[in-house]
Amino acid sequence: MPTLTEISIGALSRRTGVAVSALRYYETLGLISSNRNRGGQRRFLRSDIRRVSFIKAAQTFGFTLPRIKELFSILPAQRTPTAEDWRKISEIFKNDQLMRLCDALDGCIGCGFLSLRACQIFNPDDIAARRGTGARFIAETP
Amino acid sequence: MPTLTEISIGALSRRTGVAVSALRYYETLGLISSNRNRGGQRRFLRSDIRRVSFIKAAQTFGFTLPRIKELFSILPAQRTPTAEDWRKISEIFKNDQLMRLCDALDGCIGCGFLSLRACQIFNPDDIAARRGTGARFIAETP
DNA sequence: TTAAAAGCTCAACCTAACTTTAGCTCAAGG
DNA sequence: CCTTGAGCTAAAGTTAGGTTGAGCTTTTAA
Repeated sequence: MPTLTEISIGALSRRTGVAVSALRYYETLGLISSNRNRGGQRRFLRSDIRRVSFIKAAQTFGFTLPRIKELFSILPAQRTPTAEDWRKISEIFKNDQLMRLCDALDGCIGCGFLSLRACQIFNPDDIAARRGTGARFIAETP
Repeated sequence: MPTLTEISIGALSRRTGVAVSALRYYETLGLISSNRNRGGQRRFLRSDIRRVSFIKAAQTFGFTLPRIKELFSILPAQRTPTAEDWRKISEIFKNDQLMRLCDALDGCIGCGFLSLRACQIFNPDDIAARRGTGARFIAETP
């Protein structure tokens, strides 16, 4: 029986909802990696479930796979990432997202399809006033 | 001298920052349309500048061209769209965006890269409490 | 022990959203 | 008039992010 921390590609697929073919593709891009058992089959770590989930989530926000790979480069190479590791990477992720939103809104000025009030999000003077007052998502940044 | 409201494809490209080839491609998809002058060259209306700007902006939020075409179908066919026309289409656009965000957050549960506090955005009970209290973007919806 | 399910590689194919190329025509300035 | 830049069409090429298929091996469960 193999170590409990190793899972097959099919198991990783079931746990993440990502197709086996896509997982193999991610491996060729270097987004995930595996060891091989004596029969040549891939064996992943359980921590790869979270890693793949992160990839999926980041994609729904429009990040490219190469960019996601860059984000991963700040994760520790040889040990399982901690909550703190994921927090750091999320911080970068949110900043990127904010930049993208900012660019989009720039493009919108004069186009009239979004209220310019949204730009108050980027008014630093407003930030102190909003501290701790309720739910925020993309607007929330240091 | 042609009517002042007609512009060439090159002018539309300069005014929007969208490549000439992309504009022709949009036309084949039915996202924009033009008349031809006696020499067979495209002549666009000035209102197409706003239309193309909308396409660009919507794309940065991850909308596909067919979906953008659908959004456009509620614009009037024969007259230049009014501010009210654009407001209606923006409303649909924002609702779509909210749905996408919601799906993304669903996918994130247990993945640990975004705080679950963000989900309060979708807690209807919270909405009254936040009315008129400051800047919101995606969180802002009826 | 044996059949089916799962895995393997490599190459080809797919869609969206464009760009590029080839071979011409049209329009504007000197 | 003539040149040069802008425009035209149709078809092929490009990139990202995969999927599919062929042909073969390994694992697993009865």
